[in-house]
Amino acid sequence: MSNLTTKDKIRQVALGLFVARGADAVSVRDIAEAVGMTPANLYAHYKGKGDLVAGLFRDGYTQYGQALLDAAAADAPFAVRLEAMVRRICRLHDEDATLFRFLLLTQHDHLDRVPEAKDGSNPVAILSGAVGDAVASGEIPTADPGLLTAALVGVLVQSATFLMYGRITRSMSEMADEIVALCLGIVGATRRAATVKRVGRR
Amino acid sequence: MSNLTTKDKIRQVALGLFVARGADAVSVRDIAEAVGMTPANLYAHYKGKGDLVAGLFRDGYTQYGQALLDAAAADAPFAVRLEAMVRRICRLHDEDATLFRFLLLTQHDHLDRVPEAKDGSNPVAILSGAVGDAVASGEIPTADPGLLTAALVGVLVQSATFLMYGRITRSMSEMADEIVALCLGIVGATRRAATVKRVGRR
DNA sequence: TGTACATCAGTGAACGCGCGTTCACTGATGTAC
DNA sequence: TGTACATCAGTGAACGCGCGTTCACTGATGTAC
Repeated sequence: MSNLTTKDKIRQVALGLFVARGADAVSVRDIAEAVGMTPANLYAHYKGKGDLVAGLFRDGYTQYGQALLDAAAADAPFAVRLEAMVRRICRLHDEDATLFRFLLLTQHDHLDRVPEAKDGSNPVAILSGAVGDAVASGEIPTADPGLLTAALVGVLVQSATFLMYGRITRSMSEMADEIVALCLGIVGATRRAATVKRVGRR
Repeated sequence: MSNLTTKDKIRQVALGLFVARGADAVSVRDIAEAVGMTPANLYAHYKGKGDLVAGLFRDGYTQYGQALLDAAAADAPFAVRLEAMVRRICRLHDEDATLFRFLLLTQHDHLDRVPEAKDGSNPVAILSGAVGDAVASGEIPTADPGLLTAALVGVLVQSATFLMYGRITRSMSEMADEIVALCLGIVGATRRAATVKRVGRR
């Protein structure tokens, strides 16, 4: 016996189809058939396909944003906060890889049109904020915090992408130690570069 | 006077539309209108919309693959080969940012279905090969070459993505020095991690 | 217990629309004699 | 120079199709008296 509501079942089934075939290539009829109902009945639960997709993205994105806020809340050195965030993302990924992949695959259809809650629940903005804090406090002397943030996001996102395509076989959690080390290597590289620059200027 | 063939003009206009609105959201009528011709006439130049999109992706991907092959050809230390590849990609990006973005946005629609020429002209596979060489020669002691490759690709791709969304404002070429430094920091981190592991095991 | 009514997930058929694509045709340009 | 023909980019109208969505209806379940 399942204690999922019909609405949740639709969400779950739709998410799987969207990841497997791309949201645009999945029709309302496809979703209904996979759930085991009539297309018309989907509209008793969702306003339409657009609402379903947008809701999945918004909720997933918010979930990651909240998780990062929790993980990074501590008033600790940047390296500690970063490690907590990285490990949290690895865990979240493994708990629901389909959701992560959905966010990955459809991000570009939604990032343009996320006016509200842009920072409050945007995981990238939250990581960016943590980097900004570290720069402001002098902990990290970086010329370009945006680039550093991009590099950190890139390591995480691309690891998950490689996993998705089978170029990597271990789970994100199994690789967490190494991913943390890579991220710290990145932070160290910007620190070294900044030092070289300052010395060079004398 | 333009010396572009009609076919090239279609390619160029279509590429711009695909990046601006997403390939699925651009119709054959949209492309024809933007080019200044009739939808029907597009079929005198391309077999169909699918062919146009697939051709743009294939050619772009091959171009990047070839460029990486050129850049990494030298029988040099890994750090030198890596730097050459990174700089080459930064330059290519800036020469035609629209093409890069198209490859970025549509990769997931095509990567599943690229059976032929999978390695010959696949930029990721080529970088992966260079990493593999360095590991094989003992230059880099890494437990997981795939993860290292992912991290390097991630830094490049995510930098371009941030630039695309305005989170970064300098061009890839302007950031090339720093991006190279970040990549070398990643390589160094895997080396350090491997060393720690080896020492720890004693 | 039996009857009347409300609720609500789910159905079946149909809708208009925009899509990719086809095809007979046009009209300008170049070439042969 | 004039005529006949080939070439070919481009046109205009139409096609079938699958899409998202609507709507009147059904049938099972719960509730009140």
